[in-house]
Amino acid sequence: MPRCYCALLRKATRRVTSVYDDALQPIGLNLAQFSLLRHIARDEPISMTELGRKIELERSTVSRNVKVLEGMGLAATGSGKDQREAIVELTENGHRILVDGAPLWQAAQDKIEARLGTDASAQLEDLLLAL
Amino acid sequence: MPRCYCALLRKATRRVTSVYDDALQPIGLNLAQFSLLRHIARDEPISMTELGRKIELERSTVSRNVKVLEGMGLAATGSGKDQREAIVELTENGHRILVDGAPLWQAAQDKIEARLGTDASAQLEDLLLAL
DNA sequence: GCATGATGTGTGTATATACACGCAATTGCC
DNA sequence: GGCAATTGCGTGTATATACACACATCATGC
Repeated sequence: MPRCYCALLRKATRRVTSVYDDALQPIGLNLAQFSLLRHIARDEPISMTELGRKIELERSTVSRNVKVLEGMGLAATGSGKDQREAIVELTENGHRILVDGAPLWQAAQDKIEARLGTDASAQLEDLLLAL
Repeated sequence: MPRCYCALLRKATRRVTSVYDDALQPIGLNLAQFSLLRHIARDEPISMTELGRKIELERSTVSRNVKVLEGMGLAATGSGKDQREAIVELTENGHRILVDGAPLWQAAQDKIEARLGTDASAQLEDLLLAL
């Protein structure tokens, strides 16, 4: 029986996520939260739907994850001209924690790259983007 | 800013998981459940801790996921000689659904392999195992 | 035999994720 | 202008996942 790509991916994701989560512990965020924060920063202010489209996450998932950041005081939500839209942007603390977290994230990134080697890391990136 | 390996992995995992989940829909299981069922089948009867060790999942996560399978009538739990251990094995229906699901799983597997090509698929497998 | 430390479990809590529903606002068509 | 279809959202529900705790059982040293 050949290996299941999906099971392999899921296991690798668990492992790698824990490396990043550990690295980000000093700022009290996990990788998913840090990543979401970065995406918001890149396009703020942005609506939930648009954010979900960019990061390929279910809209309701985005809403809930944003709510966690909001509870931490890192993001703030409101509504735009279109009263249906819920838009989110970062607070000052949100921006600051991105700066503080950058070197922590980089350390995790380096750790993974060291684990695979430079060439293999680039290969992995290509393959994941092709999926 | 280089790409985050972890975010890439997580996104790819979401995408791929949904391919397998869709494929397995006829048997009413998702990939995580199907995969867990297969692992149990390979080593049954097996304790939660041992199962978690093999698939690199938190023990308590294994317990809860097994409970779902148990609720579906696909697995049964009990305790071994060591009264602390909770052991699990498949029911008849559990074994049957593995057979029914095999071609569905294979179809998803083929779809992913087609998406990447044979060589890249093998590469991906190697890289994921190296993580 | 018994106290102690080690081991195995389940539960509580929190986040990540998806899907189905129902509600509110906007847009389009006459 | 008004009604229907579209769009955007939050909530309910369910699973996957991890970590911290508390409890039960086993193994060991004496």
